[in-house]
Amino acid sequence: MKGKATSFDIAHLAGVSQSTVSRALRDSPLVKQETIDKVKAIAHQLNYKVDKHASSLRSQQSHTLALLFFEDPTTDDSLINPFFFAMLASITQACAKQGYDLLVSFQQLSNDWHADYEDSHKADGIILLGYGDDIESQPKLAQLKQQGTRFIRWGPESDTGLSISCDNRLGGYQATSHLIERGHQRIAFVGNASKHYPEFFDRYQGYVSALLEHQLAVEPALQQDAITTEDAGYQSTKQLLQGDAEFTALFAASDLIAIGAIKAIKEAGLKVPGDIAVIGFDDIPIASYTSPALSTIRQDTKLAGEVLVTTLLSLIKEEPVESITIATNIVVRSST
Amino acid sequence: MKGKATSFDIAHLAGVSQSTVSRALRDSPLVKQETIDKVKAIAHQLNYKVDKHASSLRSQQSHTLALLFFEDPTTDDSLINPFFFAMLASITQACAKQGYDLLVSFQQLSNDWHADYEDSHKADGIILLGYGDDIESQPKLAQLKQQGTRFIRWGPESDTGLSISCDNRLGGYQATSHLIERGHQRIAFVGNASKHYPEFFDRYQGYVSALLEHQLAVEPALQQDAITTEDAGYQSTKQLLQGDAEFTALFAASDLIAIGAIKAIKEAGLKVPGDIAVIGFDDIPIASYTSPALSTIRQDTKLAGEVLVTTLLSLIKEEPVESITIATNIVVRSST
DNA sequence: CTGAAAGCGCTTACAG
DNA sequence: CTGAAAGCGCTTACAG
Repeated sequence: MKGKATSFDIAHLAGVSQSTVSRALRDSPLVKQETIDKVKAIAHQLNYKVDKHASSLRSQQSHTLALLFFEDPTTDDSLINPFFFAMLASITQACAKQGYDLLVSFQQLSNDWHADYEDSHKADGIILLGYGDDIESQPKLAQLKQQGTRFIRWGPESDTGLSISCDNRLGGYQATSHLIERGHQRIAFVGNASKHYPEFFDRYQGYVSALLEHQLAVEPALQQDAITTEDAGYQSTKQLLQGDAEFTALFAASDLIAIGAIKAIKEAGLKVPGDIAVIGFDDIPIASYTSPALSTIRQDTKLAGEVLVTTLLSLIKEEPVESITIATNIVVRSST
Repeated sequence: MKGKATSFDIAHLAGVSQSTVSRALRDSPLVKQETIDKVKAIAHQLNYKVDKHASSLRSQQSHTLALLFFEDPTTDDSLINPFFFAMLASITQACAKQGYDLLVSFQQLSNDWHADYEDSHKADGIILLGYGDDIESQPKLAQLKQQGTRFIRWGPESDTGLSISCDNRLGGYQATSHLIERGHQRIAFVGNASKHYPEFFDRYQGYVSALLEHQLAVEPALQQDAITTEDAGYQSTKQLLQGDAEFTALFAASDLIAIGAIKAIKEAGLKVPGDIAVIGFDDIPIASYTSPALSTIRQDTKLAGEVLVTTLLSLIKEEPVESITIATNIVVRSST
């Protein structure tokens, strides 16, 4: 036998038809157990594997999922938010568990970033991951949906399509409540708080609700926009520090922002948490190594990856599905 | 037009045969430029994409590469060395640049971890990434090679197959020389120094050569085994600290080990770098956030990913290829 | 420069 | 329970 074995080779050796081999390999109830056993034994012996391209072409489904990262084109493309690596690992594992392959792309959203995938039948569905301007990506999502692509997004629920998200509002509430419990009354919020960045906006909402619950005023001067980079956190905090509004604690909308904030605070000759307590969001690996170690809100990436994959699979099978929100937990370390 | 457009739809609209469409789409010199333009215009208009499964099945090549992580089964599977994420990002980008897709798998090496890939025609070649016991993985690699699978490995050159690696020996030499220049004479090495972990062993060789070059003795008591985890670094350093051999500097075979080492040193009531200077290897993102910020040896992951992909592609095209070694650079921060 | 035809290796009605 | 046959959507000799 030269080259890869085919189902015909097995059929020949097993003394059955190729159709029967195909059925036996997939445990069809139509085939006698005895035949199944015989076929499988020979297949194993020949180190035979079903040719995915042939079966995908014929059955019109590929048993692979695509993972697309979309980020603001402005961010340095060599720097991916570490948070997404945790998601990637968990998504990969969840795919493997379901017998699906995972195609990964970090490409930034080009004009037909979507087209390259499902359209070309490479994947049965798409998982979308990324922090980016939500308002800008909506039209693309709408287009995806309109052309019948199965996809699921990590992020807050929106009009377009299915999404899985952590409970950002709860997280924001937990972070802020923790700060209030520590005796802080003037708490700054660093991160975009607009519909452009709904995840941050939800975290901000949680911040506001915790403040109000404790009869504390929400001061616009204590909120400063920042996208999720260390540098943005650094710049924004510097501005906050130079402003008139005083504060003894700072809630950063992401760990990366928090790290930049701590840098700015230290540069101003202040101590964390002595002068200003800082809490982040995400619990990226770096968080436990910063000095001081960063208190933060943990998102359950392990669960998130699983839910993302299983829900997308349900969508593909046309089972009923719904957007899901996953609870967050606070991780208290030394920065608060 | 319902469903996805096929090359026949285009042929019909363009008034040419389907064969011509297929050729035109791939810029065949056999086709008149005018025809090419017309065909492409219609294809674009229909949002047509070549069906990858059909073309792969026919041409017997998939234009996708597979990335396999193999790690010691003993390590916690949720924790992947951050260093590999940088590699992953760069490999993904390099693949995209070459027009190849990337299939990712974190699965641990099962009995037929290899078979699932190339055998099933899903990928044209495999990139192997991971720290694991080298002696144990050799037989599997040999099997891969024997069955004609195209693959490339990140790691020191070995008998089995092609590999790309950073110059571990040079890195070890740079790290140790740096410590010596800082006035240290008694330098510990934490990391496995055996053929089981050839990357570490090479770093150790570099350490030895720097020592010898400066007429310093190589003391076995100053070397302590550790695999590449924070915990291993912590435990090994603790043992070293409790031993009789004194040292004022420590070269950790990886950043993760270095972080564990710093923890152990601090716990012993000693200062870094005051009492013991520490240098790591890898330059993972965390390295610049530890306290003190970690001096380390940087591996050029950007270049590594590109070389890995382009060399594998050359191998697939049966062009002449050879294993390549990439130079390392020292990054001096506050821990030395 | 273009077209008609074969065939990649499967899955799945259809017929028995 | 099994087999003969069609066909998924391409690429590529072969013929002109």
